[in-house]
Amino acid sequence: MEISRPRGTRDFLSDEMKQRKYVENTFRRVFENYGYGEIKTPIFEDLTLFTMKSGEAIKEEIYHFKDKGERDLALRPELTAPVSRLYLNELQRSPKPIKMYYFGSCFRYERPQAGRFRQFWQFGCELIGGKSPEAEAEVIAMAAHCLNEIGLTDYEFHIGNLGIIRSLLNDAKIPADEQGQIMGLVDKGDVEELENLLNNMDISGSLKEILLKLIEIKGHNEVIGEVRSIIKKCEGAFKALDDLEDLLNHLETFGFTNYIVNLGIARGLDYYSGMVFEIYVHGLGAQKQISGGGTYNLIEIFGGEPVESTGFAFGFDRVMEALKKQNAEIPVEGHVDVFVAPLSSNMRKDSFKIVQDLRRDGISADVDLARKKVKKLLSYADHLGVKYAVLVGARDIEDGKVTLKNMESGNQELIGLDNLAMKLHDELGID
RNA sequence: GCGAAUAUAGCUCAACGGUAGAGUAUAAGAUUGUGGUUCUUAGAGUUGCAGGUUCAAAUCCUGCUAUUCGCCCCA
Repeated sequence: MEISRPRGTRDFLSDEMKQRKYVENTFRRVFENYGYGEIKTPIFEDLTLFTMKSGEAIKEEIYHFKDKGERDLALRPELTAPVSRLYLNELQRSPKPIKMYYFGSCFRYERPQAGRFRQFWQFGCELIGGKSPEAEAEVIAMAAHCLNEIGLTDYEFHIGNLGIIRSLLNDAKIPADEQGQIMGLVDKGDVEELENLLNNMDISGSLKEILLKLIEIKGHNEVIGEVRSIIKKCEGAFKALDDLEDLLNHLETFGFTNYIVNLGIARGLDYYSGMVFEIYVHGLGAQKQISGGGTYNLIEIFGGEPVESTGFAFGFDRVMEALKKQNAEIPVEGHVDVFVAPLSSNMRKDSFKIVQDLRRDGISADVDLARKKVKKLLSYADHLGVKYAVLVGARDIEDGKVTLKNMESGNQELIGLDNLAMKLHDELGID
């Protein structure tokens, strides 16, 4: 019986892994250039970690199980909660701000479709204890920097601030559960349903009007003035708007201005407190969001002292999809640079010695292991995409020489074994 | 969790009720130690799985599984 992959999972072959590695390494470089240090947390955690954050209902879409010690555990569905736990366990007394980044797979029991899998990868970061518009600006600039570095250009970067609408609702003494319903529809962008909902609630006509106007607003920093004129004497909302304006001004300084202010971003989750952002790439179907994040106060939920944090994550698989959609050039190198080919069967042992010498000299090299004929060997070397073939023949080896063949030009020369490694170092540009 | 489409060789697809084929990839060969082109040959499929209708099923029907597209949710 043939055993197949579990639903919603994927196998990655080496060509695809090369592309993923390239993007992964690029992101790593950028994050580290911004002063972030990599952390790793367990693949599974106490189930409570996630239910505390997202409510009991989250169990529906989590892989969770009891271990042999009757502990309730869960495969992590995201990484913000584990990182917050790590902070509480290890880093509460460290100097702030703390900059951490992570890359790892997460698991959700959901129905798979394009861009949505049961095992997927997130690349993200948390900046803990540095709440300020400039901290937020730096995080946003870094996210954009990452996309820039991998050559992804066709995206929309939406920035909002939950404080504005939340303050308005709080001032009007709207109960928490009703606020949740409202924010849910705001996030969905379902204006019609939202209007229905507001009509059924005990909400003044003017507030209703303000809300409906606010969520429609999209644009660059010029919309700040527009928003200010709409909000009527709500101190909290003005404060949040000032923060947003401050953030946008800082973004200019950090060199990123390709954003869209969008107050319709709600990000569903309650713990987001201020700035929120989402990045979309069109043409990816329903799963067009490649990244999301914002400023939150999650640590308090887990019982720590209040610390404002800002974080975001890239949906790594969706970033890869977006790159493919955009036909972005992903630099991919061949497996090896050199192939060592014995020209007759009694030259095999010499070939093995030669290939090992090359490898010890730091040259990536492969050798015939399938006892193929010379023609097939060169054909195979061609398939590997090597730059050079070393042809080991009995006549040459007597003089301590081999033939070095440039696979691209077809030129070949006789070269002493003593000089082979040095010559290849020069030709391949290896230090 | 709900609705819809699809499932044939490693890959891309054909056959549309009457013996499963092509392209491509793979392997071997075209006389001694030379590739990317060409030619010859070969292997490769219980047609996703399990039932049903029929003299006869890849083809029609049902269920299951998987993938894809929406809804939902998110990354």
